[in-house]
Amino acid sequence: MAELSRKQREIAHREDLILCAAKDMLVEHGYLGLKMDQIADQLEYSKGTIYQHFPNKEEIILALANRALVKRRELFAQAVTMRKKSRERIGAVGGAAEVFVEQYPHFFQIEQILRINSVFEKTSQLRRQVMRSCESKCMAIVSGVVRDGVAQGDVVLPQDCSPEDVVFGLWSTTMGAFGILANGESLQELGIKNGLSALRLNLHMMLDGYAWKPLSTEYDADKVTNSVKNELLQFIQTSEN
Amino acid sequence: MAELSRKQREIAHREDLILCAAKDMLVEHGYLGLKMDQIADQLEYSKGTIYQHFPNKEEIILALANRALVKRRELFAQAVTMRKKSRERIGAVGGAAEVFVEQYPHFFQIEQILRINSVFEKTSQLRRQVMRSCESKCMAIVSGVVRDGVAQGDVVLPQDCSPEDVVFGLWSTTMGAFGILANGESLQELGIKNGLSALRLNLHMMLDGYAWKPLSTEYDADKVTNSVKNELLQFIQTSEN
DNA sequence: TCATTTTTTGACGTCTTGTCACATTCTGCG
DNA sequence: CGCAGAATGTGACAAGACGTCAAAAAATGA
Repeated sequence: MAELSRKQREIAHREDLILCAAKDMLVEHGYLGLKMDQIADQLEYSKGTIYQHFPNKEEIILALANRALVKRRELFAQAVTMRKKSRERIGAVGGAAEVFVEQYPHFFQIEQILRINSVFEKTSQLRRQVMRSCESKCMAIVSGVVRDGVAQGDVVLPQDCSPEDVVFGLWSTTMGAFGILANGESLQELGIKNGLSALRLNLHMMLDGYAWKPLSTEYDADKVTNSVKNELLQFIQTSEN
Repeated sequence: MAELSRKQREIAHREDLILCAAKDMLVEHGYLGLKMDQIADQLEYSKGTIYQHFPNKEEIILALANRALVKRRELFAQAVTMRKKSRERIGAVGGAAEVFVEQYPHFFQIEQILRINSVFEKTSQLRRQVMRSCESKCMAIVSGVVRDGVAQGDVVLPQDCSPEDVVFGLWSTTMGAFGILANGESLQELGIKNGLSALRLNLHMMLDGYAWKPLSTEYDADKVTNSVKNELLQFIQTSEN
């Protein structure tokens, strides 16, 4: 029994090793540079063993993404509990997103790969489910804050605009910004000094456009976001135990 | 001489055929489903002939993207000439972007593929140059409108915010939205009925956040955008001749 | 008509994925 | 302790795709 569990722990641990090796390879050499043989070589296992853990390359990539997505869900869930006012809470989610990219700087690169339909199609229903569930949970968390803001009278949504439409705006701005930033190409030469702070500003402008009180000019949004980020970093360390 | 030019016209025309076939395959079966052998089969040429036009698969994909990007540049350039007030002009760019996605509905799918670094790395400097030039031209067009808006006193940018930062906001929101929409997955079930109109609204909210006058509540932005779109469609037909 | 240049061809070498029959190791029992 | 049967690991192999290149075919032009 103890013997069995040792073996099984070894197997479980190997899954981590595979994901680590794959992550490095993916970050270093990209989608086409991630080779199953190479993972096997590096871990000194045969290819067949790797295939016992993951039925294909794409599944490894999705597993990597999911590991990050679970963390993001936790960060979002924590973030919205950390302030009272709805505008500060929605800002806290922005802070959580920033912490997330700092902790998982390669996530967007991985997500881009999964956005390719022919890649995503090769993954299993099970892992897709995990991904969807993380995403819709995040959506629910944020749209919940929007609903609260509306309920508390801090923001009034225009005609035909659902809370989810607002989240869609924040989400797409963030995704798009990181998509552009992930390319790493010459943003400076396009006139953008600091993509992250530009993103932060643009998100606040959007919220100001919705007239979500207090406006970013009426309180020190940066200060709040930064302290939320610090609290979240502590939360991460605490929950790691 | 006439003989020579006939042959050369045939060769030039074949490039179009290759791109058409490739586009269909790409749209239908995705990146992994685009096969050089299959293109050759379909056009009833040998593979070697295809390789005389394009040194690799990725180059075909970039060529497809560039064909669309050139059109987008033209649409943007035209759009900003069609109105006087700066806020309407920036809205016209939004209309141009809408026309663009309606004319090239698969562009974002193709762009996603090129965002994968290991794919983009296989393309030639020459075609990359074309892409960059289209992109920076579009950026210049839009940031020019922002500059005009500032010059005319219609908008005042916050401290440390360049016109390019504003464009970055609009651009990332648009890119992100289409990136999410391109997945085609269950947006309705997330609570978003109409992605396009949500995008339009969110862009206006961002501009309103910058207090770019007239605010979207102060004029009929939808009406302007729609008439700009109609004018642009006419422009396309005219310039096709 | 024929020599020369241009274009086309498809068999071939290479690379990578994913499989599977066989080898090895583990486990629990007599 | 030893062994049968289950669990796990292995790497040769088949399949399929990319990109090459020497040779074949077509075009050119004198």
